[in-house]
Amino acid sequence: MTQKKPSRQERAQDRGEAIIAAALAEFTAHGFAATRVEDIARRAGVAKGTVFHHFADKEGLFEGMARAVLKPWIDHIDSVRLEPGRSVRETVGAFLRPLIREVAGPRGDVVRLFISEGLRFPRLAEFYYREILSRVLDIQRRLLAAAAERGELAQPAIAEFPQLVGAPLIVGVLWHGLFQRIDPLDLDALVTTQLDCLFVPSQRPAGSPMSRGEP
Amino acid sequence: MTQKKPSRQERAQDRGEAIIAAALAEFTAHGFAATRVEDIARRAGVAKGTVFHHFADKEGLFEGMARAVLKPWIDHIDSVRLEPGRSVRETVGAFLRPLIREVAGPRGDVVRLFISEGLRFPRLAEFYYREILSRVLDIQRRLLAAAAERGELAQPAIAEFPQLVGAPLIVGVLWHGLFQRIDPLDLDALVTTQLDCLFVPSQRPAGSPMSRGEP
Amino acid sequence: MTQKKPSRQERAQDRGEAIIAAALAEFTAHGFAATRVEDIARRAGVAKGTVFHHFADKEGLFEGMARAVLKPWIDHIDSVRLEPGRSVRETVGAFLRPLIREVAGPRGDVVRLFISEGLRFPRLAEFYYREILSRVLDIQRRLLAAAAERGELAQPAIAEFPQLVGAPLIVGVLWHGLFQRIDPLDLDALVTTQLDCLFVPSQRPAGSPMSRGEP
Amino acid sequence: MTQKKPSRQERAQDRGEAIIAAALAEFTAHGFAATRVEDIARRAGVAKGTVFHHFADKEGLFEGMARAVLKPWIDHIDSVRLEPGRSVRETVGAFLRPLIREVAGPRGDVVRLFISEGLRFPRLAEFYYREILSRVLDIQRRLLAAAAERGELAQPAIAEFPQLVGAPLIVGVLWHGLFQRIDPLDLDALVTTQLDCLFVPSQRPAGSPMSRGEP
DNA sequence: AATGAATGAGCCTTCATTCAT
DNA sequence: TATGAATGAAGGCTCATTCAT
Repeated sequence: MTQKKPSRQERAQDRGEAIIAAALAEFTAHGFAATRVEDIARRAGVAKGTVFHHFADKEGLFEGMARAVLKPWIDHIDSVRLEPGRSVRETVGAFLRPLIREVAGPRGDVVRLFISEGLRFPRLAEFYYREILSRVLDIQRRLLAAAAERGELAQPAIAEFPQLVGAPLIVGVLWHGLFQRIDPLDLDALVTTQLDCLFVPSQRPAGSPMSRGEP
Repeated sequence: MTQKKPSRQERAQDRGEAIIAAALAEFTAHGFAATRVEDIARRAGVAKGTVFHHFADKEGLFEGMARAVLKPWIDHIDSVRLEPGRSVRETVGAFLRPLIREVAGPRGDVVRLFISEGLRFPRLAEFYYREILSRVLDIQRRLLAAAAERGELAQPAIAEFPQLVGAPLIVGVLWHGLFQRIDPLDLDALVTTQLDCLFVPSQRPAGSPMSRGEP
Repeated sequence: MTQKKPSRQERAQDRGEAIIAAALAEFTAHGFAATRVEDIARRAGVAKGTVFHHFADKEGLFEGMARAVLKPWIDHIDSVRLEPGRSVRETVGAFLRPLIREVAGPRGDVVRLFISEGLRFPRLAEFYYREILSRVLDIQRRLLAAAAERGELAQPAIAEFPQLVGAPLIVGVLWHGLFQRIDPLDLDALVTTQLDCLFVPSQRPAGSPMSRGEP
Repeated sequence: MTQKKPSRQERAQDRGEAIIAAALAEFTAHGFAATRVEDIARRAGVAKGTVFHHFADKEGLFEGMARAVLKPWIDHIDSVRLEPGRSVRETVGAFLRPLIREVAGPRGDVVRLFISEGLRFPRLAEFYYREILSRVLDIQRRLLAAAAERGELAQPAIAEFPQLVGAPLIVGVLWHGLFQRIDPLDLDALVTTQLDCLFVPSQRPAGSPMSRGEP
């Protein structure tokens, strides 16, 4: 098996990725202010100066890291489709379930990091809204509109507040970060319960395939 | 009218309060890490050293401030009662409404501060849970149990998740801090919609004796 | 002999002066860019942080030092008077002589420092012009006007160029800094020769005491 | 028309010249300390490492640049001749006039740079003295000796101080760099006035062609 | 010879905390 | 108790120089 020797450029890109990975770990562990660039460098196995070779400054590094982390999430978001024969409830559930799993694990730290630093740095909040939230809300709004049309909504007003769909996820992520050790919370059940409140079984004409997806 | 000359102890207490007020303002404005003790001292009208006479260190000052801020909230929480002739839905609404108003204003900053710093300092989170959250959850749990008994719950499982009652409030507070400028959100309507989903009009037969549930 | 114990404020002022003295020494020795604040602190016998307690930053320290150094010069300048019975030539000579002596010694370093940093920092040049040069030029202009009136000027145009009076001093200071080791220059004689070229013995009515001041 | 492909050596020389030109621009703009090698490289259109292939280090680059810049000046200096039928005054004037023009323009920056950095780096001052100043002074001395012989000198002592000839030029260059914006100075008139003070119309026997000062 | 990524010593500046008055 | 000058460890960032490609 031939392993091509990596070119200088490739090595540079690898370093950049190593720095981002290290930054992710350090920033989530200590927050922006308390994270030392030197620790990031050490963890990435590079010299301090190398970090500034790849990113203009500490803030730029944070942004670069955020961008890299958010990338796969955007892909996930864009993959949502309301497929025929599937209730809105099922579709939303299918969208949320992987997020729940991610967010209950180490990725929860990232979300909490974005929340807590976003509160301090408006630019980050704007970036987060533009790249992630606006997309999610658009999709949820469309799904809720479809649900309203099909009579799946428990309350008509829900269609105005797509935030209610994600609310238990957000609360759950915060809870995990703040109180999980003291008073554990079943994130999955929390979300499911919320969905049970928002949606009612669709009143389709008999003969249509009833979705059995969600328990 | 004679103004009693304040005793040494009284003056000391006044200073303590001034420091706490200043700390509240500065911490909410900049967060724990970015707040300088000197700025707090200046705002309080005392010397930097004086701050350290009243509090062991910066963290102790933060805790002292948190304690003082949370005090009136505890009183509000302890005042909740399920009064006869009042639905659970109404009671919960009456509890949440003043919070919504507070939280949409400058007090929202404090909540966001506590969330943001609680994620970083477990002791603060524990303190917050012990003093505030556990009480709120207890009360909500009791109310939800009563609601379940009366058939006011849209889903039985809701009784297990009192967090769902506060969820829109939390989400709303974060939204105000992060995205309100970009995409305003009606906090009041958000909460109301959530309550509409959690509760259904009680199905008691007319004239039936109203439950006395809460002591 | 009772030596009053210095108050805290007095000690602080002493430190400020020590820092300025140290800054003068270090800046003249290495220039602004190559001088380390830490070295200034060490030389002044204070901690590094103390320097920033007295001055906002390195540049502010430089300015403070410049201000302190220039103070006595201003006093010297303001003391110039064209006394009766004294030729302009003598008056100018009396003004320049102490400067020559200062400038040939360690004070020359300061002048060279101001020239070389002034070229880089316009604000310093402006400060220098406002505080020192404009005063000197005013006085020289007035003296040259008097000289013109008395027929002491070798050329009428000289009255337009008070800079010519100081020119040999400036050139001499630079020469001392640049080439004195290689090719020594007699600063005193240089200035005297220039004055001999600018002024002619005054054509006062016979009988008036002719000043022979300058050799 | 065929463009000969430049040999490796020629390309190397071109690069060296480009680097020197870039170094001149950057050094005069920011001074030695504040100039970044990277900026020089970028301006020269080469990589940072290339600069260090052509010059040992930053200081070597400065010296190389100085050498290149001074070359044409040396030629100008060596061209001075006291031609028959021309007064010393005229000859000196003819020598200074192009310098005045150069020095009032962008070349003034170079002179100021050499002064400013020469004060900091003795080797540069020595180099400057050896290559330029000693030649100029030799020539001036010879001219002044001739002037003395012809009775053109206003004062005999002037012959000892050739520095007085260039003094107004130096002062003027500094003035342009330091105060020209605040208080403009006519460099040409300044030099002319000084020459008027140093020289008197030659006392040649009648019939000899009288020089009429400046053409 | 040219490149430019990587290095790491160095420096300015901040700020919580101490302590003599 | 109050003061605020002093401290000094810590950390972000710069940039001349090196060296593998």
